[in-house]
Order: sequence, then C-alpha cells, then structure tokens
Amino acid sequence: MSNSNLYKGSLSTIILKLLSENGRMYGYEITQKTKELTRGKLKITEGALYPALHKLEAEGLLEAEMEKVDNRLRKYYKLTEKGDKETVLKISELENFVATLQTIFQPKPSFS
Amino acid sequence: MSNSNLYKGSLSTIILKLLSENGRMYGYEITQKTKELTRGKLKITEGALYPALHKLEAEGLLEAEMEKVDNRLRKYYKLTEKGDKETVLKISELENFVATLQTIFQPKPSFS
DNA sequence: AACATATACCCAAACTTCTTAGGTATAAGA
DNA sequence: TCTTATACCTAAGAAGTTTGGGTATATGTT
Repeated sequence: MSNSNLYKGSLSTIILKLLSENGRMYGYEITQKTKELTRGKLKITEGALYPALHKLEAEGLLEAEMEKVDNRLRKYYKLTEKGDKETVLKISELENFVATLQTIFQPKPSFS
Repeated sequence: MSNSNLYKGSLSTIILKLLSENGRMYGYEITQKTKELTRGKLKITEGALYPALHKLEAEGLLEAEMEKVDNRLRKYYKLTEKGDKETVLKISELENFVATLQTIFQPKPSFS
C-alpha cells in the first residue's frame, strides 16, 4: 500500500475485519473498499493482497467461491468459524498494539 | 519485541522518539526504557535493536560515542540535525498511520 | 479501429525488517 | 560456583512486503 512501511503485519487483520463487516467480498473489492474507507491513504497492492488471501485460506480462516459476474470471474471470500474467532483475537491484538504505542508517543501527564 | 508482528517498521521511529526525549541513550538503555514505558508489553530484542541503530547511524540520523562506565563499555547515541528533522517526519507518519487504521477499525458513526 | 482505463485474477524476484540463536565480557548476588 | 543483570555484537532464516511483470474482459475515448 503506498509508501509507509508501518502497516506491515496489519494487512491480514484489515482483511479479516472487512470480511467480518461485509460478510462476503472479492479481492478487488477489498482494495477498493480500503481505499474508500481511508480516503485514499491506504492502497493495498495486489502483490500483497492475493498472497495474504491465499495464506488466510490455507490457514482455514477463509473459504473461497468463484462466481461469474458480467462475464468476469470473481473469487468471493468469507470467514469460516475459525476465521470468526481469529478475527476477534487479531482485532484486539491490533488495538492493544496501538494502545502500547500511545504509551511511547503520547505518554500521559505524570502530575509530577 | 515479544510476539505481535504488528510493530514491524515502527522500531526506528521508537528509537528516534526516545532519543529526542532523552537526548542521549545507549542501546541497552533503550530496551529497558521501552519495557518500562510499555509496562513490559514491548520488549525490543537485541537482534533487532543493534542492526537498527547501526542503520540509523549509517543514514546519518544518529551519531555514536563510546564511554566506559563502571568498567563496562557503553555506546551512547544521539540525534544529528538530520535525525532531528527525520524524527518529526517519522512520528507524524506513525500518527497518520494510526489515524488511518482508526478509519477502518473504529469508523465514525454516519448519522444515517 | 485503436488505445487507455477499469475491473479481476495471478506470480516471482528482490527487499526490508524482524526472530532466533548464537558469541564475548564484566559485575553482582545467591 | 552459578545465575542474573549489564552491555555490546553477528548471521541464518522467516515473514511480509514492493516492484514489476502476466492474462483477460468491459467500457469509454480518440
């Protein structure tokens, strides 16, 4: 996704989150939805997205289904039960991580 | 740093931030300070820290100075002028990234 | 008709950043 | 004597990207 090498490791969590909200999405749709939500700030590259989707599928967190729409093939993904549980975990890990970063970058006043 | 592969890419920004606040630190001190600030949640491994410090020094963002304290050698680092400027940039990139993540994980109510 | 752009999937080489697992050495405490 | 803390370091491998390709259909533009 565009510059910023900061998001490393957060891609799979983003994918899981989007699928948990939208139920069923295909790859290209995920890139567009992310661009839309972040107002263009996060652009998922296809070179990162597809391997990530395949890995999540291999881990049993996603299941895929091909569908032809307007004579073009789409591969729809949805969360498995295992994926549902993992999504909860990963989102909470990401939120914890952000909270931890705050302790370094926005330390609370110490009233000293 | 302990589990969580989320922080990938944020290590150098953490180092720069700590140096900008403390003026002068040595490697081991950075690991301890980080552990303290994050209450043990982020543990910088030495295998990640030292190469990162060397890279920042090679890029001209840090300068180092050896000092013997209690018969043990410490390598103190501080920001160069270039490092000062880069720190401002990197911190703002990290804050922007976190804000962008919020648009995905904590979307604002749409009043629809 | 030709061309560019959007949609839609994919792969592989190279790169960055980290983990893991070592190594050396001094000081202090059990 | 042994472990833990302090203090530096390196190298192989893993993981997750970027970059730069490839294929194909549909649509809008010149």
